[in-house]
Amino acid sequence: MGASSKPKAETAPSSIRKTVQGEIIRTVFEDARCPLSPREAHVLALQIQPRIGIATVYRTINRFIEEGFLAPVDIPGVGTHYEAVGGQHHHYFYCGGCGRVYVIPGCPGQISAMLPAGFRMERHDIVLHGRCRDCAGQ
Amino acid sequence: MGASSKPKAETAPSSIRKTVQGEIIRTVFEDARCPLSPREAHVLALQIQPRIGIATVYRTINRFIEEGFLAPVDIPGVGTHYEAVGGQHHHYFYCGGCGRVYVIPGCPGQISAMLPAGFRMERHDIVLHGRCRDCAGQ
DNA sequence: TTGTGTGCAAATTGTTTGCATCACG
DNA sequence: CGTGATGCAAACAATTTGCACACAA
Repeated sequence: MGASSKPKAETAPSSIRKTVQGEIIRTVFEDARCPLSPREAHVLALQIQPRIGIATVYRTINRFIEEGFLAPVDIPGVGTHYEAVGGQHHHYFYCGGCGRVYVIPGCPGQISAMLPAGFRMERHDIVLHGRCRDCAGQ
Repeated sequence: MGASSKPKAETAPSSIRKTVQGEIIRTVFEDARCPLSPREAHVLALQIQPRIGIATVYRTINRFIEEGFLAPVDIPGVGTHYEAVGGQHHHYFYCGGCGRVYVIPGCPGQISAMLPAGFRMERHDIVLHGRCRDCAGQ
């Protein structure tokens, strides 16, 4: 939220440092093929460096978001996930069978046609729910 | 999740009773023009009956969902909201200015065209973000 | 050396649950 | 009356924050 209205002083750092933990977490998201939850990212980071705390993961994720490296992905019913920004425009498919989140490239047109008069759209999220190829059979 | 694998015994009630609190909460959602968060529903219910606890609101909402009266609406970045089922197919618009959730009737076609081969879609959610008519000017 | 980032634990916030009690049917 | 529903508080889970210390620059 805004940083200028809170009396909290919010001492914004004047420079960002490169740290071992930060780079590990960055790598975890870069290597991930799908959006990760903070917990998943933490587990993966722990496999590389067994001392990273969950608080560091959260703080680093938030820093990465401000930095523009990560973007939040909210899947209804599941906690917030995060993914590295960079690919082309895409959406998500959540499999109710295995719980995995798939990235779906592309986008249906006509989205802005839904917009009521006078409204301004800055962004849109589409999440499909169902069964992925592996889970569809059952 | 499945109800048969847990050793919890989950004593499912064999009948559902009509109570004062339940009817108040039902009315709150019926009268609402937009999806409500549990907290919002609680505040509205308290205006009618000042003794309703937040736990009752949650329990009642979950009962209504199983009953098919309510459906969850997840708006990225905001907590889960709930709305009365019944209208025609629609989606949502979240205003970053005033925080209100608007219902948008209609739906862009071509959604299923995004689906990868072998995947089965059971449902889709679309959330638009931006500024509503009231907030667009600023 | 300076000040940012980390670890750990406590604090918050949102949601669920245990238990004694209430009240619908 | 018997069982489902309620209130309150404690329990949980997810995320943030305070503080002392470690370590980039």
